[in-house]
Amino acid sequence: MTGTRQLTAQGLERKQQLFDAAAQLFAEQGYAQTRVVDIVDAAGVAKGLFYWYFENKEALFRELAADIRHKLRRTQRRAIDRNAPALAQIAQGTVASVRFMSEHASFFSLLEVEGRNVADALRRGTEQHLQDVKALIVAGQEDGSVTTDDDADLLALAVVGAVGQFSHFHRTGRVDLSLDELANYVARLVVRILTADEQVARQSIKQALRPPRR
Amino acid sequence: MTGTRQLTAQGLERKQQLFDAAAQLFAEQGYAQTRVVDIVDAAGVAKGLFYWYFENKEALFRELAADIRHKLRRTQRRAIDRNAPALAQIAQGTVASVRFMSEHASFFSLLEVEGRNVADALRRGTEQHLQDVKALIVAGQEDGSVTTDDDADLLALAVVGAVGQFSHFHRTGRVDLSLDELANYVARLVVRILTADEQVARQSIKQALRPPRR
DNA sequence: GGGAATATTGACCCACGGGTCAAGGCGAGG
DNA sequence: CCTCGCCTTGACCCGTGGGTCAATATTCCC
Repeated sequence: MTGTRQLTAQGLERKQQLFDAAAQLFAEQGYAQTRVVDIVDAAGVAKGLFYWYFENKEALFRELAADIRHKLRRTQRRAIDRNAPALAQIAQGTVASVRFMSEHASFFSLLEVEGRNVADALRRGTEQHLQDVKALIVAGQEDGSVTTDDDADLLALAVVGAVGQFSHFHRTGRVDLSLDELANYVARLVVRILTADEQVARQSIKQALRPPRR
Repeated sequence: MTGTRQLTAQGLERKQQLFDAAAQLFAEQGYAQTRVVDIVDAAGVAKGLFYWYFENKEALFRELAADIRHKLRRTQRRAIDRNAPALAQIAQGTVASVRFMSEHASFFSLLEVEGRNVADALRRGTEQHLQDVKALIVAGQEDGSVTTDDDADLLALAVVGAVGQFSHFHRTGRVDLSLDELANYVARLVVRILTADEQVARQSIKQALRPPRR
C-alpha cells in the first residue's frame, strides 16, 4: 500500500472482502487474537495481498472504526426530528444509539476490549456524540425542558454514558430485555436524569451524605 | 512457582517488590505493553526470579486484580452507615467508590484497556458491587426512600454504571471537577435516578418518541 | 499484441517476548 | 562446617505473528 494507486473494480471488491472478513473475525475473537493470516485465509487469498490493500493491520482497524462511526452518526441524524423539542430529540437519539450499538454489538465490544492505540478510536467516536448531545441539552435548558441545575457538559456525559453503559450491559448479557425494551428504558432513564425534580434529589442527598456514625 | 513453597521474610518482601513494580508499570503502560523484563528490571532483579514468585505474567495480574477488588469492597463497607436509610447508604457507597476509583485510577484504566482474559476479572469485580447495590435498592423500595418502582436489577445497573462511567470520564480527563465535586455530583445523579418523579418522565418520553415527521 | 499498471502468490525474514534451566550463592539449623 | 532448602542469576530456547519481497498472473488500454 504505497502512495497513490488506482484500484480497479476487482480491486475494490477484493478490498471489501478483506474488510468484511476482518470485521467479522475481529468481532468474533478480538483484534489482537485475530492474525493477518486468519483474515486472508477467511477471504481465500494469500497473505501478501493484505498489504496490497492495507498499510498494515492497525490501519485496517482504523478504517473499520471510522466506518462504523460514520454509520452511527448517520443513524442518529436520521432518527432525530429536528423540529421536535430538544428533550425529545435527545430521547430519539438515545433510542437510535442503543439500537445501533446493539445491532453492531460485536464491533462495539471489540472497541472495549482492545489496547491503548484502539482506545482513542473509541474516544473520538464518543466525542462527536457528546457534542451533539450537549448542544441539544443547552437548547433544552433554554426552552425550559431540561434542568439548569447542572452543567450541560456533565449532563451530556451522563446521557452518553448511560447509552454506552447499558449497551455494554446488554452486550455482555447482564440485561435480558428485548432490544426495544432496552432502548425505551434507557431513553426514559435519560429523560428522568434531565428533567428530574431537583427538590426531591437535593433533599435526599443532603440526608444521604450526613456523615456516618461509627 | 511449583507446588507449595515456604517464603521467608525476605522472600515475601521480594515478592511484594515485584508486585508493586508490576502494578505501577501496568498502570503506566498497560498489561500487554509491559514485559516481564520491565518488571524485573524495575525491581532490580534477574528475569528468572519472576517465575520463582509467580506462575506467570497472567497469574500476577490476577493476584493484582483480586487485591484491588478486596480493597474496594473494604472501602465501600467502611463508608456505609448501616443504620442509615437504604438510599443514603447507596449515596455513601457511591461517593466512596468514586473516590477509590479515582485514587486507584491507573489500575482501573488498566482493566478497561485489556483483552478478553482480563475482561472477566473486571466483570467479577462489578458483580459483587452490583449485588450489594441491588439489595440496598430493594430495601429502599421497601422503606420508601427509593421512589422508583423500576426493576431493581436495572436500577442497580444504572447506579453501578454511573459510578464506573464517571470514574472513567474523570480518569480520561473529560471531567475536570475536583475529586470531591465529582463524587458529589455522581451521588446526586444516582439519587436523582432513584427518586425521580415518574409522571414527568413518562410524559416526556411519550412525547419524545412520537415518530418523527419526515 | 505488447507494454504498463494492477493483482496475486507464498516462501522467507526477523523482532519480540514469555518461559525454562542449570548453575551457583546464602543463611539457618544440626 | 556442612547440608538443605530458599533465593538469585542470565544465557538460552522457541513459538508466534507482523511485515517484506521477487516472481508471476491478469487486466487494461493504446
